[in-house]
Amino acid sequence: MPRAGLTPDRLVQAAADLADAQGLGAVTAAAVARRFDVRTASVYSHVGGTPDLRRRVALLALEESADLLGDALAGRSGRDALQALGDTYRDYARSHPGRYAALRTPLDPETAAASAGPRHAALLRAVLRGYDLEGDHQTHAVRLLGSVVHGFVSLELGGGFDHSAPDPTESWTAILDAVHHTLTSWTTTDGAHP
Amino acid sequence: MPRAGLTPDRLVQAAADLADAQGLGAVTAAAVARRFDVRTASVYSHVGGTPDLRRRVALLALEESADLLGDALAGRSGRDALQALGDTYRDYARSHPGRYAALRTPLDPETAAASAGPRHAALLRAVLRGYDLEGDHQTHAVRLLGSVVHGFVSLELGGGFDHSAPDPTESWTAILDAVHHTLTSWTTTDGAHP
DNA sequence: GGGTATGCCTATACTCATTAGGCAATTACC
DNA sequence: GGTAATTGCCTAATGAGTATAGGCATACCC
Repeated sequence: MPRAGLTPDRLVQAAADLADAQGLGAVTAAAVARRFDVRTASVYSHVGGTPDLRRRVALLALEESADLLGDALAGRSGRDALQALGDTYRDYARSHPGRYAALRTPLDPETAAASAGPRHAALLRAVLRGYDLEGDHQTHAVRLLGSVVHGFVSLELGGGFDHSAPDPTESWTAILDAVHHTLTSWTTTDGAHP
Repeated sequence: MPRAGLTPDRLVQAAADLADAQGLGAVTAAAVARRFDVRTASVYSHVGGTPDLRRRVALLALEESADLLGDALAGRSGRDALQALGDTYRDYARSHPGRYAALRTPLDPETAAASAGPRHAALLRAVLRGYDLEGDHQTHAVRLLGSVVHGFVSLELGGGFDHSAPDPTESWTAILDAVHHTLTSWTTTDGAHP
């Protein structure tokens, strides 16, 4: 019997594909083993088990999406950068739902610090650099932007916008417009809107 | 041996508490059986099994939170109602993380229609009635509000705002201010912000 | 071509999910 | 209050997943 050629990378790749196809919950040592037509125990020679597999999918997704984000944001600023950021996350979620879900996997502090997570944060802040925000407003803005993007994408992915008109993309544009407007006028109105 | 006095309601209650304490993933037929010091098989006389248990926790959480929302919104409008809506979801998530997570459980159409889900939607729309939104803007606003609230709460719950100042509550207030401002000026600026 | 490292296997021991069927505690009825 | 019917929780049994230990053979290196 020829060898299957398992490696951690190939296993994680397969796990990520499985997550996209069947959900993150379907990522198990047993399921990945089946994909390679191999006994479950064999998987344990290369990765630590089911939780480790999911953790690795999360790290892969963080890297992949940070790369996409970096490309998308290169040379853009303002409303343009905002749209690129949002669309990148949204498109990633729609084409890779399992990977996107994996982005919310809790990681221990050292792993998180060594991951592409900080790159996401930095890119988010870079988009906001195009707006003139001072002090705490910058943090509020990061959190607003993160909330809107993650909230919309995750509700859309969960089917929350099905069965209602108009097309979610229309709302998406309108919402990004609104966020852009907020970011533009935030400093001037100084947080206290009448 | 005296009987344990299992009922679907008591099982679901225990499952919900377990979800809050250990996460939705810890809700299993076996774990709930342990809570009542009963064999796993006994649980199956009252509920359908693990997926059914989680589905029921979702329905319980929808009812509970819709009740809280209804109470909180009674007699309020505008910025005030907005704050009440957001705080109710946020407080519910923080005091009942497992139940909050269960809110995102996918339900089949009939179950969803018979659940308190539509009540949530109606209450959201009621809050927006205080703002003067026309046509599609109303739907965009529902989606914006849902995205911001769910996004913020879920990022905060996932620890996304740990290890960074200032206090999330400050950002929360600033964000609700921003949303209020957006909703107030949306119709007048008609979606096309310069 | 022989020696060695290592890859995937079998074997084993858990836990959980789920169904079938049995005994006993409760309830209902007379 | 005694008996019958019900229903609640049990034991038993099967199958899947997780995980570890140790064995045999394949692939690689000289």
